[in-house]
Amino acid sequence: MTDPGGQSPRERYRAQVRAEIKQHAWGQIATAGVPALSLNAIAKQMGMSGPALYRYFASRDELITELIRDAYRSLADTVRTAFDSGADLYALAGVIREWARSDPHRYFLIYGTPVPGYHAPDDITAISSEVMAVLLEACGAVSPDSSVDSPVTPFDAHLENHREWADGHPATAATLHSALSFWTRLHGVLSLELAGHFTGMAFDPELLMTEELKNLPSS
Amino acid sequence: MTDPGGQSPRERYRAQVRAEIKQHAWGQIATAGVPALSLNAIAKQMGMSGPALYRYFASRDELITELIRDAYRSLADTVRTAFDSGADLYALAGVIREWARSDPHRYFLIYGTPVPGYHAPDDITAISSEVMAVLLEACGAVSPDSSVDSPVTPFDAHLENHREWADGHPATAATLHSALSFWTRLHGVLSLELAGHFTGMAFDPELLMTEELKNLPSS
DNA sequence: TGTACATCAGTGAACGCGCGTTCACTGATGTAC
DNA sequence: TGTACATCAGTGAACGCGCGTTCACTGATGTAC
Repeated sequence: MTDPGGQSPRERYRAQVRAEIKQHAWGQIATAGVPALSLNAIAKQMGMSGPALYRYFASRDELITELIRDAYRSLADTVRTAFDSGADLYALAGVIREWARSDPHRYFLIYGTPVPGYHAPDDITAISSEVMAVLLEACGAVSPDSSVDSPVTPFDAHLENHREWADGHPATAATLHSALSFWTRLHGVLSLELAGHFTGMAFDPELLMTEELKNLPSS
Repeated sequence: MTDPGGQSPRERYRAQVRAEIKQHAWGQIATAGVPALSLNAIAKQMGMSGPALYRYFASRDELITELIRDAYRSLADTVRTAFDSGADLYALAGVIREWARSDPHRYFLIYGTPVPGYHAPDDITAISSEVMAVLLEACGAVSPDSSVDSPVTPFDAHLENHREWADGHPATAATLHSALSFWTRLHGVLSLELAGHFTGMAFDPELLMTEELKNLPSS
C-alpha cells in the first residue's frame, strides 16, 4: 500500500538489521579471521540474544556465503564502473588494488585459502565471471582484434581449443591469454603484498605491479 | 652411552611420536582446514588422551608454528636440491608446482590467507628467505651479469635504492626484478589454480605458467 | 646382578568456555473488516 | 475509528558438543651405585 515501488517498513527494517549483522561479521573477520566468526558474538555486539539472528540468517554458513556474495558483487561493480568510465588496463589494476587494500580480508575471502568442502552456489560463480568479462573487454580493446604481428604461442594455440568458458565473448585467443596474464600477475603481486610476504623488502609493490602489467602478452 | 652420535631410545621415541602427531595434524588440515585442527581430535585418532599431547607440544599454536616451519623447510630444501642438481628456472617452477600440488594445504599454510595477529618467529622468516636466495641465484645465472642491452625500467631503478633485503647477494637490480617476477607470476597462477579459480575454464594451468615464465624481465 | 632412585609418558577427572542451534514463549507491529 | 486477528522480531532456557588447558596421579623406563 504505502510506497508501491519500495519496501514495507518491516522489509526496510529487516534489510537494515541484516546489513548491520554483516557489518559486525566483517569486523570480526578483520579482527580474528573467518574461523572466529560467531553468530553469538555478533548478537552480543548488537545487544541482542543469539537466537535472534536466526530471524535473519538461517545459519552461520548462510551468513558467510552472503559475505562472499557481497564481496564478489562489490568487486564486479567496482571493475565494471571503472571500465565503463574509460579506465584502461593500468587504471583497472589500480582500482582493483585499491579495492583489495581497503579491505584485505574481503579480498582473501574471495581469493585466499579455500575452505575445504565449501562450494559456492552458482549465482556466485556467475558474479565472479562478470569480473572476467570486464577483463576480456578491456584486453580486447587494447589489441584491436587484428594483431597478426604478435607470434602465436603454444598457449594461444591451446586456448583456441579450450575457450568454451569465454562463451559469448568475441575474444581472440590472444585476448584470452592477455586477460589471464593480467589476472594472474595482478593476483600474484597483490596477494603476496597483502599477506605481508614483502615485509622486510623495502620496494614498492605498486611499481612492481605496474611493471608486470607493462609487458602483457600481445597488448 | 649407546650410539654416541645419535639419540637415546627415549629421544627417538619422542621424535617418532611428534612426527605422528604432525602427520595427523596435516590430515585434519586437509580434511577441514586449519581452523578445525584440534589437539583433542588428534589424540583421539592416535588412541591416547588429550592431555598426553602436551608432552610433545606446549600448545596448539606451537604445533601450528611447527607445521609452518616444516612446510617452509620442505620447500626450501626442495628448491635448493633441484637448483644444485642443475635445474633452470623452468625446471624450478615445475618442481615448486609439483611440491604445491602434492599438498595444496601445505602451500596455502605458507602462502594463503594470513592469520590475523599471527607473527612467524624469526627462524621461519629466515627459512623463507632461503627460498628467495635460490631464486636469486637461478635468475642471476641466466643473465650473466652483463646484460647492458636490456632497458632499465623504472622499477629496476627503484630496486637499486631498495635492495637491502638482498643483502649479501651479489645480484644486479635486474636480477632482483627477475626473481620477483618469477615468484609473483608463479604464485599468481599456482594459487589461483590450487584454489580452484580455474575450474570451469578448460585450459591447462601448466601451459599458462610456462608461458608466463617465458617472458621474465631481462632473462 | 640387584637394588634405590629419578625421569618421564600417559591417564582421568575437572575447569570454564563459547559454540550452533531448537523451542516455546512474549509482546509489539501491521492488516482486515 | 475501533476491534479481532495474523504476522513476526526478539527472549530466555536448554540441548549437546568439543575445545584448550591444568592438575595430581600411576606405572613403566632408564640411570647410578
